[in-house]
Amino acid sequence: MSSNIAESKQVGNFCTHDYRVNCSDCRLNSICLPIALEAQDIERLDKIIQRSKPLHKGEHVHRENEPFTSVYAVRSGCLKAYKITGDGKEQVTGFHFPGELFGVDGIAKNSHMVSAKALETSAICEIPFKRLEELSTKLPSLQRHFFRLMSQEIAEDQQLITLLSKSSAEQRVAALLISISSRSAKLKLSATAFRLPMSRTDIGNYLGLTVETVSRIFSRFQKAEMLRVENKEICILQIEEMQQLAGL
Amino acid sequence: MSSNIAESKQVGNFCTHDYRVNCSDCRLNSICLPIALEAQDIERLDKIIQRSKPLHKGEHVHRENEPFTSVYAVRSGCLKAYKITGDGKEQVTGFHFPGELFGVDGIAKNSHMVSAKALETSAICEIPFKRLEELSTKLPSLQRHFFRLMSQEIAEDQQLITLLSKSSAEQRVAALLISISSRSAKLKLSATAFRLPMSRTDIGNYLGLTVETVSRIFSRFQKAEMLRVENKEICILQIEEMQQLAGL
DNA sequence: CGCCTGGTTGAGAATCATCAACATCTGTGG
DNA sequence: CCACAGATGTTGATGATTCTCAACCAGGCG
Repeated sequence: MSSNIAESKQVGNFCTHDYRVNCSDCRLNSICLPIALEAQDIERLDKIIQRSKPLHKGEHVHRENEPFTSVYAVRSGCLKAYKITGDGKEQVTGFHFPGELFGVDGIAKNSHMVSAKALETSAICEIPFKRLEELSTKLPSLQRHFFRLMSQEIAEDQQLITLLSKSSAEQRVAALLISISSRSAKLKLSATAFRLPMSRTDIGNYLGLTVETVSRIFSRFQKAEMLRVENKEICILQIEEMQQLAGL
Repeated sequence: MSSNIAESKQVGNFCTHDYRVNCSDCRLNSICLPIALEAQDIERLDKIIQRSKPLHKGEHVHRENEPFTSVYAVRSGCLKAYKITGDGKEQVTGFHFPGELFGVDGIAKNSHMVSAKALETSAICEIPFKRLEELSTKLPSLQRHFFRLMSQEIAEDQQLITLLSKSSAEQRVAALLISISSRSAKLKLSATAFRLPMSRTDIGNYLGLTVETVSRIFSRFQKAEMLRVENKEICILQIEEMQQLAGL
């Protein structure tokens, strides 16, 4: 049992689940919504944000088809977004890590297109959309940043589309690992050692693969000495090769 | 040779390519950006929109990595969005029909993530983003509508993700046909008879399939009497079955 | 007319899914 | 603290779908 795996921090546990911290003090404010806001404007944003007790694993922030009222930011933990397809199967559409915004898919139809569920104990900031809209008309830099965040989600989705459309199973798994690695790095955590908060089933579902294939590919990577896998603990041993495989 | 195919109108040729028509007079104004704006506000929007001569087949509106300055609306014709992947292959990320907005992917990084190219002669409205942003702070309903449009693009991308992740080749092709059918209907054209403006290669690329597979599936649908294919002219003979196959 | 691009069809190969058995991990209650 | 049950993950054998390679056909344009 390698200690550098056992001791690796979780991406999701970057900061405490304390829900009373406000935006100004939040360690995530440089990568979250307040980015590009002046101190006084952060306070105005802070005033409309609602925080509540951390969610337990399995609890929902919102469900598919529920009326849309707010967008959300992850303070700690990890969530998965998913929807139920016409034939009753689950489709995982994304994972949300600390500092990331989610729920914006609901704006178009005023109801959520996906459900969002905590994969582990998670703290969430809720931002009532009406008030965010109002504030956006007053703070152009907030409007601009919000446009940016939505545009970024579009760009990421298109990245995933390319992945699903063109890549082999190995490339897909590599791409997910690299994605989580870079999000871990963005949180000032290790880019090579982290914990996967989601199940193999969720990974396979997200990547359009079966659990078995995901498992086999983890084994293959391990045999190739590119990866060290210990249940949910991951250590990327050859990050350049992994990035290459993921397609830069 | 069925005449109802030969006579079917093109989705892309809904309105003329005349580029002097302004928003108030545009036949698309009820489905395009001006939706939800008052007459006087439409004029303000109209003033910032730039129109130019129609693009010929193969010409670009913008290219990947070019600086982002504007978003665009399709007035007539059809475009494809695509990017070049790390290993030099093309990935088609979407098709744009009249009344649809595109180019919003560029907001996040201030440069376009994809190229947009005319698949046939197309007329485009260019909307300088800076001025759209300014106007949005003054017209809350425009801001809201623009949020909606971006959110809608996210929802559509996630639809495609599900398609690529879960569906068989037949289901994918059916889903694309149904998507084009409903866009055709939205333009007050036939939901069952239309022309495909894109090549089989583009279809395959978009759906994550090879040209050969797409071709075989068209043949299979034709043998099953669900479809009538005559080069690019399409007639959906059993639309309910096709919708079912596409996953509602 | 003939070239060239784009589309169709066929045969064989490869990747990934399916089915099945087994291993391990988690958490719950005794 | 242990034991057990259900969930989760791994591995192997087999098979289906889709890709690849290749030949051929049709249509558009010089």
